[in-house]
Amino acid sequence: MKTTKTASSKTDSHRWFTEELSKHLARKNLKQTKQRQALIDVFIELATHVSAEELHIAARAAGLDVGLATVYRTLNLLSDAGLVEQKQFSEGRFVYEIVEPGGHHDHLICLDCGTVIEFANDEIERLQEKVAAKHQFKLTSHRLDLFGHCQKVNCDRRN
Amino acid sequence: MKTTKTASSKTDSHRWFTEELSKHLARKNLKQTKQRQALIDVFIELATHVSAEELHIAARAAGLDVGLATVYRTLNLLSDAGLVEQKQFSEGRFVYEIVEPGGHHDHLICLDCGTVIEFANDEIERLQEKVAAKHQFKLTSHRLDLFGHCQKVNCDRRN
DNA sequence: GTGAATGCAAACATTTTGCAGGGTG
DNA sequence: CACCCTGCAAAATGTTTGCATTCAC
Repeated sequence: MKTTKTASSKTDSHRWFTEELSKHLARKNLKQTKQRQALIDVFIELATHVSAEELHIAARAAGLDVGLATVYRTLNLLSDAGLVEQKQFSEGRFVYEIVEPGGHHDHLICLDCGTVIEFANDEIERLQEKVAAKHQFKLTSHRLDLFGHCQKVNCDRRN
Repeated sequence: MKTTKTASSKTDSHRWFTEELSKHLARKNLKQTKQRQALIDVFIELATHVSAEELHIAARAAGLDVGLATVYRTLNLLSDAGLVEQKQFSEGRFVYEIVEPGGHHDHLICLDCGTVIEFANDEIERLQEKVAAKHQFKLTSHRLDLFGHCQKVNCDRRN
């Protein structure tokens, strides 16, 4: 019975996240519900790139009785609030990722075992701006995913 | 009535594409059919990023009686053959793009009017390799999409 | 108490698949 | 003439929506 998700063990970023959400809800006259709070707790504990279904399963495993529709609605809410980002690494389904206060990063994805490594590279970002400028674009965001094969000994070459 | 799609007006790249496909079909013991050939002709004439449904509509407009399932099957075939690439610019549907003999390129996408500009930047590619190497990855491919706003006078800020 | 949130099931959109008939090599 | 390809409709997948009920403020 996971008991770590309730109160005292909240990290700073967990607390920050919860506060940001509260602000957003207040701003939009939306309501703080048990499901929303709990889903976020579970999400933050998973602490990775999570699909709606995975979050649903994890939530139910944690004893929360929540429907898949609510998971989607909550993820969309968090997306609107700018607290999570919708990504797509493999075809046909989205994964969601918590937006950390500080920074943006890109992804390095192993095609064999599915491992996702996050990285940031200022030099690449600078070059992107240069490209955009050359075409008279004002950049708002970008997506850079590198696909390849990791060299981990336990990388499973199936999947 | 589009009459340009039939014979003499084939470009070099059109011809190259058709030949590559023939090779692939022969290699795999697959068959050359009217639909496949015609779909490719239509695809190449569109000459842009095309969704399965758009290609289907264009094909029917060109007088070809083809089912949507065949369009998908053909696009997947071309994908396997390495002649087209499946991309995803907006959520929920794929677009397909012809792979030109020479080169890879990335995309600059206007969020207002949907314009897609292709670009290539060796320096960025080199940095990507460097990032991958640092994490002991062997890179096979990547995806770089820059999103922003173009400054065209006729860019429609709706959509 | 009013309006928003939930759970369920039905609706949706896109892509895939099973099957019987037709065409290619 | 074997086997691939096609068209159609049904299935599969992932996400959204309508509705009656429940719950937060």
